[in-house]
Amino acid sequence: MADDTILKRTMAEEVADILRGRILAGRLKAGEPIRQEHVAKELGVSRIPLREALSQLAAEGFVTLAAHKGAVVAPLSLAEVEELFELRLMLEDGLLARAIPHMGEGDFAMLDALIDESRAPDGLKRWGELNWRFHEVMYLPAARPVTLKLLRRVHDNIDRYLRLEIAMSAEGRNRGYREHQELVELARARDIAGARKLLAKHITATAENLTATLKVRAET
Amino acid sequence: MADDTILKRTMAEEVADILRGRILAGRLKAGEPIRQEHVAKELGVSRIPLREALSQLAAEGFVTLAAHKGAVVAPLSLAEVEELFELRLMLEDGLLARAIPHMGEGDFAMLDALIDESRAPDGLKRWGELNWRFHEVMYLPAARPVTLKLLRRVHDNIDRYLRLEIAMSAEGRNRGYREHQELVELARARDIAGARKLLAKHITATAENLTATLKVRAET
DNA sequence: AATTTGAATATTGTATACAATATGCGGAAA
DNA sequence: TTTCCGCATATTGTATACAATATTCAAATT
Repeated sequence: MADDTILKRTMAEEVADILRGRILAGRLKAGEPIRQEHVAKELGVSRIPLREALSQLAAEGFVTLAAHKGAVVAPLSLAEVEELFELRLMLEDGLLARAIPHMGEGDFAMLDALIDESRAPDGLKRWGELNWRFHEVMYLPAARPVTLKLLRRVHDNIDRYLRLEIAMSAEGRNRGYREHQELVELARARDIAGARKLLAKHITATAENLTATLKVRAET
Repeated sequence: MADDTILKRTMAEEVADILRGRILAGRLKAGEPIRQEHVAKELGVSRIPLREALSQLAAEGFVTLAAHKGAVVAPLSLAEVEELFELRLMLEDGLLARAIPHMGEGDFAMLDALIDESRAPDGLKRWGELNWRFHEVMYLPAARPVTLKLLRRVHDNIDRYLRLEIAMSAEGRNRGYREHQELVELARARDIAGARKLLAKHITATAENLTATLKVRAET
């Protein structure tokens, strides 16, 4: 019984996964209210597990709850997204520094493979997911599970915003891939200072690429 | 109607506050299971709002939930506490750098007052709370609400461990107060680099003070 | 004796029913 | 017309009842 993969999942968890998926995919748009009875009937469950799922999603930052007013898909302001990028930088900077000394050849190989996968034509749609997996694999050797879980939530919330509001430009994506590759090379050379500097540039560039486009849109 | 302080609170929120308080105060000890029916009857509510409160607390890291097995007060391993201290450093380093340029005389005065209050004889019992308030006031000018909320959770979880396992030594506390004071002075001088360096020393010293004592205890 | 099986019990997960609160609309008063 | 009140409706919050799962402990088998 090494891998008890068929673990007992509760309805609430199931529902939470479904709704999270819809929010991340953009099927549920920011600001949209979630009527409990309606969704419960649609999914074939009662409101009780649905409410617990909503609590979970609220904790993850995907919905906001107000007493007697219900749940709405959490709207992210531009300021909040910028703050999330700053959070990324704070967390990833620390994780990268702690991860590099513990990376092995297996890690580098996996990172290379992920970069290749990102460059594949169908990698475009899965940009958010692949980008996360790259960073996740990169920070796994740091052995900081709590921090990593936190970071995942930050990435997800950023992705949701991206998916909703804007697609990243082709140049932006290519630049991202190049920087990923350089990041791996610096890690291979155990150049912690260099890698941290590049990571900072990488994240702030992504943030600016995004927010600049958003500001232009806001003016139209 | 500027401050609608008597906002409608739900039973679930009330229960969550009560349980959180008990956990932070150490009345509910780490590893202790929480029987839903028992607690619900004691608090005079049904299990439904209690369950929602437990979800909330789980999201905050105070309890862990397992399907069909119930809730237990989350046990914190030494490794996790050390990781929380690292998280503190990652977050607070970024917040401090962003806060210092926006601090005004009012902020400095409030910080001084908090240090005095910490030194008061009755400040001993409220060490955790006062320590948090000092750091909170310090980072408020950074205007990063999401990050600050996250940081509060980290502090709370660390405090819980402290309260439960160990009281900080008198020398440790005094050193902490001195460093708080120096921190304010460096901020007054807008010496960001110096303040960051001291903050790193401050947090790692606190962590080591704690974990060293813990390791000694583990050997007995 | 040690291990296993399985029914009895305890505990959690979910559905249904009811209570409390918010929302929307129509009419009355200014 | 505009504003404000109050009732009707919709929606959320909570209690009770029931179903599903886990735990316990004693008997049976080796």
